[in-house]
Amino acid sequence: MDKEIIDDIRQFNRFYTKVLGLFNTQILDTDYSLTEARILFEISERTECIANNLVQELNIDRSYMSRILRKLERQELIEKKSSTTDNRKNFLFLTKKGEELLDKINIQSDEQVNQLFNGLTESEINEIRISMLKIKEKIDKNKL
Amino acid sequence: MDKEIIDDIRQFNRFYTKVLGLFNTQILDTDYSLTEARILFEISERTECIANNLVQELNIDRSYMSRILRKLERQELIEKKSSTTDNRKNFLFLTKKGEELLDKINIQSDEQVNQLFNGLTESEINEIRISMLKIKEKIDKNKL
DNA sequence: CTCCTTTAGTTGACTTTGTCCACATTTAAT
DNA sequence: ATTAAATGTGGACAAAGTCAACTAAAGGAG
Repeated sequence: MDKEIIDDIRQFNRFYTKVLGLFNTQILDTDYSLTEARILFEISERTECIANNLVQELNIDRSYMSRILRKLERQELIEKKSSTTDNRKNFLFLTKKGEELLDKINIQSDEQVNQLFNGLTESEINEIRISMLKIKEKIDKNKL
Repeated sequence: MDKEIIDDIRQFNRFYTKVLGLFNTQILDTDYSLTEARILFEISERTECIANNLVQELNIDRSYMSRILRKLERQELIEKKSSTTDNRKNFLFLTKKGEELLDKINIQSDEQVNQLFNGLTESEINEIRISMLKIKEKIDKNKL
């Protein structure tokens, strides 16, 4: 693989680290961390979500996840319901309050994306989108 | 801006967070954090690099940066030389040892990129590269 | 020059985040 | 039946990051 291409890719990685960093610092406006937001999001997206799914998807230590979930439970953002078929598992659900918070975070996240791209034309935005889909498709196909 | 496009972009952001996360956990193989690696990298790329440049580029708190740099200095990876024209500034340089470490990290990082893309054809890799350049170009043009 | 502001960096005290290891349970596998 | 693997918890700790107060130098504006 060509050195020049590797450099371009690494440059993109540095660049996109910064972009994501900007998004993440703004999430803190809600008193919740990006990780907590991601967890709420994943729980809402999945059916029969268990802690271990989140551990794998988000690459977080099991014990740490356990504590985060306990915190979210104490804050009444999520509920645990133990599986009837496997007593090791707790299925995770958003409470009403959790859903409301996630809605708020989603609106804010959409707004962030809007702001990053405002100033670009429809067609430029679409070029970016196509490029993102392309990158994801190729890497997904290959790994992960 | 279309809801569907925003969702695609946010999906890419989640996806690429994971990709970057994979890279970053592997950096830890060298006993140095990603942040430390980035700092060495930036110092090597810049002429007359000062702490504040790094604070801005990497979005790190001034006090924290001060401590990181002191640590790198104690480990003899960098040196500070105070500016002759402005006594507030310390120019940062890699020591021989710092350069050697950065070389090692660069080799390892190149290898990581290689591994992520191995299995894809030349032309697929180039499509990814083109897509990355496109994204960076458009966002750079617009912001940052 | 003097007063005020800005820039650069440091220090102390602190919180948040993340890691490691041992452990208890429950299920799956041989 | 015994062993191994999966799920989750808790303690103890280390790393990462934050906040406010501070020093010191430089850059003005009058």
